[in-house]
Amino acid sequence: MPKQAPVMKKRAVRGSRTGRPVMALLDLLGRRWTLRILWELREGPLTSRALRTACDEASPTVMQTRLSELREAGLIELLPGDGYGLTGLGLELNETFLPLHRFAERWSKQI
Amino acid sequence: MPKQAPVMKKRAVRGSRTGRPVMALLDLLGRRWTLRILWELREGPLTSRALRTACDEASPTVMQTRLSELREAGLIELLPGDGYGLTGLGLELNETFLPLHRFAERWSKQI
DNA sequence: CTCCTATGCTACAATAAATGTAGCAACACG
DNA sequence: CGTGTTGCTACATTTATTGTAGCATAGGAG
Repeated sequence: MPKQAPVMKKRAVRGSRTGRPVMALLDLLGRRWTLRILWELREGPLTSRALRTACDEASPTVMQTRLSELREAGLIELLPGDGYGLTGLGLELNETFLPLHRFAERWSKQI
Repeated sequence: MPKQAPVMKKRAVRGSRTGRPVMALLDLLGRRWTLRILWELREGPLTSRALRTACDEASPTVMQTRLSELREAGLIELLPGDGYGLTGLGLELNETFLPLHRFAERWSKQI
């Protein structure tokens, strides 16, 4: 059997103290609505309420939590007058997901 | 309470009333451990227990749930003798995330 | 055969996270 | 002034996840 049991630490407490950035990133992106928020901002800034609407009326509690986390992560920023928008870093990350739309179409046809 | 579209594939599209494939995909990937599981399988199959170990000892309950969802989504498959591995489709999706590691390194340096 | 180990998987109570509803303060218009 | 929108919060209810234990099956040794 393939074994590669990397000796890994503790609790899956939000943040992954493994020291490996990619794990922290996967953890961040794996929280509910995070990917969706970044996706919805791909074409420009949205106000927090427009974002909630775009995200199937997600509860303001978790939406606000995610926005704070994403801001702290430097992926989005609050632009007075325009709502939330991607930072340069966030834009860069979002480019990674651009092929996702095309993939999703293919994927939905195969399942 | 009702936050469900009229009649839809409940599991694959939770959180998306739209039925747009990319939303279903973002929703699937946004569940805890999903991204991580795909990531950990990037270099080859792992048994369910090796996967749990690799994923910070995630609880078997949710791990098993995610594995079922990912199997149903056609992204991973159970290879008797080798554990879980990516399907062609899963491999394809994973390629999308390949630049993620490099990005995570840059990202961690900017925050 | 029995014993040992590992696999995929499940039960279930405890805990953490998300939802839904309501509302606040600040700011901009009329 | 009143009306509307913004970002954001409180809080009780509901849902998701965790942690621990365990089951059934399969493959080797011994």
